[in-house]
Amino acid sequence: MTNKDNISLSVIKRLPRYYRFLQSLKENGIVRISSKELANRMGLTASQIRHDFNCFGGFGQQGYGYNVPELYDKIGEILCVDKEIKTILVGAGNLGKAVTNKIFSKNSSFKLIGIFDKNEAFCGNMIKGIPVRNIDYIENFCIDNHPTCAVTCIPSNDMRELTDLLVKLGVKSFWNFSNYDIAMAHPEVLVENVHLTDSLLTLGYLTNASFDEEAE
Amino acid sequence: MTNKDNISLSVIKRLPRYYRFLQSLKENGIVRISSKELANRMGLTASQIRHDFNCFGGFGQQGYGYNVPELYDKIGEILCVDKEIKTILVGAGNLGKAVTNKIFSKNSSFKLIGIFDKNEAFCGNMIKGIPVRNIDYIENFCIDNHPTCAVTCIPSNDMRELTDLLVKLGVKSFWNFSNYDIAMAHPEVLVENVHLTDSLLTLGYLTNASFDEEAE
DNA sequence: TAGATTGTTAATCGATTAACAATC
DNA sequence: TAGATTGTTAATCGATTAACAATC
Repeated sequence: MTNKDNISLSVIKRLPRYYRFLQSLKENGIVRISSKELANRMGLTASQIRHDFNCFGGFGQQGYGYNVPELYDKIGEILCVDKEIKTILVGAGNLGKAVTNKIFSKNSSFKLIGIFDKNEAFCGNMIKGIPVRNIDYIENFCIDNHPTCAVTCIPSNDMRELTDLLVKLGVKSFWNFSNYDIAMAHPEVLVENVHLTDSLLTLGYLTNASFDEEAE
Repeated sequence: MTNKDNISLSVIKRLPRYYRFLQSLKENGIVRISSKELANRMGLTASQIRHDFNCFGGFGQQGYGYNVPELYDKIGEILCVDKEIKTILVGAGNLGKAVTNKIFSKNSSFKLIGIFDKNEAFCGNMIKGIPVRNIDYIENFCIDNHPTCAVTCIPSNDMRELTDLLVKLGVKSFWNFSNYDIAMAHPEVLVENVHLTDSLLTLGYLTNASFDEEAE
């Protein structure tokens, strides 16, 4: 019996990686795997894997291990990969275009229904069969089409106005590539941040820290 | 007295956000801030902020708070924003181009010295004044120029061969946008991952989980 | 049955929060 | 001096790991 309430955020953050890993095992025709073997391959402990998998219902078989396709399907179900989430993209620059490919990739539950940009030069361009519209049309588009999710690939300066509008229009979740803190401004919506600036700063720290170690 | 060994990874992960936040305070002419005030603005606890800042040496003043420009500089120093890390980019598609902008942004300690792609159609193009070279030249380029860091924006399938080569050639850290697990293959190098696939899967879960809550 | 491996509880570890003495 | 706020220790909380009985 699956009980989502039992699944802590730290477990959820590991699910996508489990999912991808099981997918590749499945593609390679591997049907059975033990927590020990999976732990070796993924760089985790067997204990943690059993603990994690147990969150969403006993699934293994003592003395045998886990059935790969079954487990793969189960995690896919938890991740809701077969749902369809109506999604709009704001910002049709390089980042927006790159992100579009991800939205269209296999196992994405996101369905892109509109693309917007404030730069008139981009408007009319087609990306993956979807026209780039002027940002001025976004309000009416949302009223007509009710997107659930918005992907924001625009500068932080424009984010406040945009998110205030989109939240008012019923957008429930954001895949946010800007540094603007949507969750602080709108605690009622869901936000998954991709903070490239922070990621790069962290890497800078780590890279330099490794030099310091060498120097010692 | 700063002692990097004392700083745990969870604190380090918060440093970039502190850094950006202090930067905006500084730009707005704010000179002084208390842990309580900063906690309110950032959505953290005052206790955590004092604990964090104390990791790298007492810096506040009792009864006063923290000096913003001083603290900003201090964190910048820890993040080594003024060092120069010779960096190459592999993959000149939309993602590669988007990422280039980040590498060139203010406060980046990364200096881009070369761009490579296996797609001959891209080769010769200039991105931010740097020519895209054919991937075949990467080995000689590294032998001549000794990059410290590589940014990988290519499909996972090509990653194994590439990283084996780059590690052999002395690359010490990776900003990895593929799903390939560099750290498993090369535990001796530093890796900062940006796993867009996983981020999107997590968002799918969260978005759907919020529907389930509403339905209850 | 014997061997293997899970499910699950208890022990450990680490991170966050609370509290308050120190002190500006 | 009195008020404010840090620095720092102790308490709490949560996540990971270890252990082993259950059982395939």
